[in-house]
Amino acid sequence: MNDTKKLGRPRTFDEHDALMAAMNVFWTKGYAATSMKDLTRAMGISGPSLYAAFGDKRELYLKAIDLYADVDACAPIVAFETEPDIEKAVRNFLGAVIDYATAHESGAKGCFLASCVATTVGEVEGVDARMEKAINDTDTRLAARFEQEKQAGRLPATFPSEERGRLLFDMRQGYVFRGRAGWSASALREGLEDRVKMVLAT
Amino acid sequence: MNDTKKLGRPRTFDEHDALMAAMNVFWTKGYAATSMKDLTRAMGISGPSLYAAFGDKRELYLKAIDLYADVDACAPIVAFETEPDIEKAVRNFLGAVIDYATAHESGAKGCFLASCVATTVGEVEGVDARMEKAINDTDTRLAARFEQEKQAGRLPATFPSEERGRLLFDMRQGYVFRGRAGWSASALREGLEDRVKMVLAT
DNA sequence: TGATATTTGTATCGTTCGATATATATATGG
DNA sequence: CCATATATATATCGAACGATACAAATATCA
Repeated sequence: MNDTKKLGRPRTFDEHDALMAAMNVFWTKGYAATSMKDLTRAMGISGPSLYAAFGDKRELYLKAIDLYADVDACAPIVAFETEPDIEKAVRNFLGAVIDYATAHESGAKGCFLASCVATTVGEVEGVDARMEKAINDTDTRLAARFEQEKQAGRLPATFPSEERGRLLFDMRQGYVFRGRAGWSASALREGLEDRVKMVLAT
Repeated sequence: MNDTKKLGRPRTFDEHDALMAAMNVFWTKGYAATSMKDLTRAMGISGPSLYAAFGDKRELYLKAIDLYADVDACAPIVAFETEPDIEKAVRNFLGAVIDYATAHESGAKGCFLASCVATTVGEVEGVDARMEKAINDTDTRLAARFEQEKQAGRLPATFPSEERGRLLFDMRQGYVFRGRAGWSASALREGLEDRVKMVLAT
């Protein structure tokens, strides 16, 4: 049992980088409008290499969704979970959403899930389950943080954690939609403080 | 100058109905994934008739967006504007959003703008301007109603009409996203009262 | 009734699509 | 060095794509 070396000719591309490139193309153009030629060019590999490494177009798409859920969509939640002060945590979450909705390194605007994947729900097999999981996981993690604050006595016992978690998520959807539509980060930040207070209002 | 009769062979289809059918297909499948064959079948007309009446695929799409903005997307706003009591108005707005996001007569889920058109921003010429207009018009009308309430003294002079108008819109985006993802109307209505109070909190 | 204008139905155009067959290149393991 | 395994590059497949040419059909208007 060897550990690293593999038989045969070695890959000339990095699987993770290629998948990120594919995700960016899907995000920018949408699933159906993205051609295999778009993908091979952006990923820097040939058609047969793509099929051998990732399967067909649909399987590549699903892998891109999984990658996005693990990396991009997760970042604001992590920002929310790691900041000890709950008010700052809410502010950081919304701020992180605004930042990546308007200035993603790939140049794509908004949110991959909201601006591309949502269009393929009910149309591309495997998307529905991933979409449901992404929403439920986010709702759960946001609500869990509020529950922690309640247990610690920093939020009243009557605080509706689930509702406010979903509210945070829905504010997120508003921001990424406006980001896709071309709104700037500074325009989105107007009224942010009002929203922070609102999410925590009792 | 005659008024109604036109020269030549008469149309055998209703332009409005055909456009509605086209919009439903775009909404369900997305712009790029919708083929001309899908459209001609749903609209009940032949290819040449489609091109003669609506132009090419892109022009038909833009006309469908305009129709949606005038009819579907507008309904919750009208519900908001016509109810005299502001609290009921907010409730009616969100309720109307939930209803059409989960039970549109066409069978399509969510919102045409959010689940299809957003994907084509920056990709299909003419979409960007329509998207910007749809958001701005909605924000403006929602804020205007709050301003009316302020002038009438039923909301405090410090009430942030613009922010709360945008908040209503973003709640809408959350609902239509979840609707697209398969959430039921009853599930979406949970926490609705909390949100009504929140939008009007002072 | 004939001239004109518009729509309809059929048949088909050239292009691009997603996907693959084939042969060549490059690694490991005996 | 040879056998095996995997990746690469080229060339191309049949199908579906958006769009249109053409002729027949059906209305108005002189």
